Amino acid sequence: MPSIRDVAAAAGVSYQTVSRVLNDSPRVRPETRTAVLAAIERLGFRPSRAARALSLGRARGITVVTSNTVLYGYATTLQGMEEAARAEGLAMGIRVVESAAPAEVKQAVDYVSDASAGGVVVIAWDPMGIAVLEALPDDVPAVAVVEPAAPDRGRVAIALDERRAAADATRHLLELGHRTVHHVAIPSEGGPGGRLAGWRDALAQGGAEVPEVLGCGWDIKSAYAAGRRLAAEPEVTAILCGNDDIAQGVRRALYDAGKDVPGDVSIVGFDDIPGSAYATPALTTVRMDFAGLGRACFHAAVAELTGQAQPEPVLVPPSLVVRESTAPPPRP
Amino acid sequence: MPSIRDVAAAAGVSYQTVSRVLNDSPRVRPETRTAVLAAIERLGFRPSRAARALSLGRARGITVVTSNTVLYGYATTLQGMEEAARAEGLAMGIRVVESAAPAEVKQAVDYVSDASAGGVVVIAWDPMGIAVLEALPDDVPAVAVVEPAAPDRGRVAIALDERRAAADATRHLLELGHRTVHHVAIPSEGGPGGRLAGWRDALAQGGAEVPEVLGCGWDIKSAYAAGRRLAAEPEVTAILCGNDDIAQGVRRALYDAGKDVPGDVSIVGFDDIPGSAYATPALTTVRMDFAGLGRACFHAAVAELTGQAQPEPVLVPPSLVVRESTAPPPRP
DNA sequence: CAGCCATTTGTGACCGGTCACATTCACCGT
DNA sequence: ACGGTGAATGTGACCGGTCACAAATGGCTG
Repeated sequence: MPSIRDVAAAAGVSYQTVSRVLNDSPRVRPETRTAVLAAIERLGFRPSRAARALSLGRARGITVVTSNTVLYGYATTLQGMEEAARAEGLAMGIRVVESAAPAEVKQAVDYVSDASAGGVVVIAWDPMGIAVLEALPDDVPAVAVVEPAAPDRGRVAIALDERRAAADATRHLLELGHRTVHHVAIPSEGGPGGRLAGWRDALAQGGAEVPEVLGCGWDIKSAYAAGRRLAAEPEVTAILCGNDDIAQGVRRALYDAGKDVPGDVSIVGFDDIPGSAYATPALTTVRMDFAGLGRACFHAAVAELTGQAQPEPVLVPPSLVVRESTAPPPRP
Repeated sequence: MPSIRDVAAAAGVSYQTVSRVLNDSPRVRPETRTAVLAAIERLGFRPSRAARALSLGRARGITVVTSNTVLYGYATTLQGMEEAARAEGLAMGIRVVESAAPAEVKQAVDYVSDASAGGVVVIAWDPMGIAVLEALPDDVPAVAVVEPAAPDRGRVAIALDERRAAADATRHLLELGHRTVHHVAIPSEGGPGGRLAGWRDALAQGGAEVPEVLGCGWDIKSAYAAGRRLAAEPEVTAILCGNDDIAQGVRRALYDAGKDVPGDVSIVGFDDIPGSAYATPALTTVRMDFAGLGRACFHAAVAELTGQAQPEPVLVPPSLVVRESTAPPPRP
């Protein structure tokens, strides 16, 4: 592997001049630049990311801290970040935190505190991410993906407008004539700007009663269990589900209990995962722009890393997609 | 950030002794080691990954080259690798290659050729991965996830036994009494050890006719189109689908054409994604151990990186999961 | 033509680890 | 008492970039 010294020798200049060309400094004569670029090309030189990180004190590129990489929302956000990073030729690393246990959080924090981690993006939709965010030293250049209106700790925060998404979906159901809308919630809905809040907003606005929330995990199995419970209550005619996978579990539970969707019960999901359009019935859902969120995160992280941090929080809007799983309630 | 020199001063030893403790060399007196560890603890010292990578010539940790991070098989393989990497305290990076265009392949190859990429895992299920694998210089420590029996170019290769998986699924359908099994194939089935081959094996073994294969893309929309075509042919009673998402699209197409699953047509998927158990009808599928595959990849990559490469190819076995989407063919 | 300034280029040190080799010291056998 | 041996530790150089500063070059003014 040739180094800048080799390139310098080949081009008949000093290594510092090569460095200047690499960082396209204006203080280089055009002919010199051309000569250096030719030498770079000829030798197949590529600058070493490790050396740069060591010298600069921080790597370019970003590392994402997340509790999950497979669930649609997380995976798609990651994808958005990766695309944006790749477009700028930067590296993306991933560090998963599976629990909020202090030891594991500390490990993750130590990990991203290292210079070679570069800019850090913490996905703080859940207790693991939030714990990492709180434990992160101030000198680590980081931005956070959070629930909107989550308490801001001086970090740049980026969020999907989940409150509006939930409100839109709930309003859609009320407008179809349902007396109220039940809700099966996933673990990450807590905050004041979250889905739960949006759901309550719309119910209050529509003058509807606010039923008890059914919490469930990320797994479809617990969604199925929640669905069985709701299926047993005859007055339930509309269910807002925490995401599309949850909706699938609930739908199956209703089916197994002999209830038709949307004839007896309407359901709405969140996220618009690829399969939802092809489910039977095709799922009405709120599409969230996770990829756009990821891109925004990347750019915010790079800004933070290079010191041009503009601490303007970003809010990415959702859009309701109406399909077959919602209809007016059955006539009694 | 304290360096080993600071630790050395605090412990009253030389920096080299600190380095020895960090790499647990046996050439250190126990008391000295204790003193150094105490100083490390006291100062909150963490070794710099960048400095290590620069000095060593290669980073520890791995970088994965893949064409996709969201599709279930890819995402779960990545997850398996990340878990294994985290268990050893190592970093994992991701580099996506979206097309097999020479320029993009070259960029990716350059990227992972850098010392800070560490060990490299190439997911070579598709043309993008294969192109990267072929362009990768020999001095890059890499392993490949491939289709079984893909031409081996001296790299350690790890694979799922897709041929067996496809054969198991096809045999299951034949044993139910279907005259033959149609096949909707995803883009990555080509090789001699792939799904296509397994499907042909089982048909040949069962003395069944080999129908024309319908190719489709990764998107459910094209699966739906393929499903509509098959729905129009009355003699089709059993369909092997390239993966579970494809199966969902095919199922919807059959439904829209007025065909019942499994009453009129049986379908089988691949992968056993989480939703398949809760689809209606619950999908019969072949579960693939992607996470196990990912773990195996990581360990092979580390072995390659540290020079203890054992070039034994690994073959991860599948398992058939029978649910509701398969049944005997309708009586004429 | 000296003097000054701006532009372009070069030199030395440094980032934080590791390697190869030198040194110190205690203990052994003869 | 003395050289030999092995274990424990220390020293200098190096990996490949970047920074701060020095020096050479050239054009202009007075």
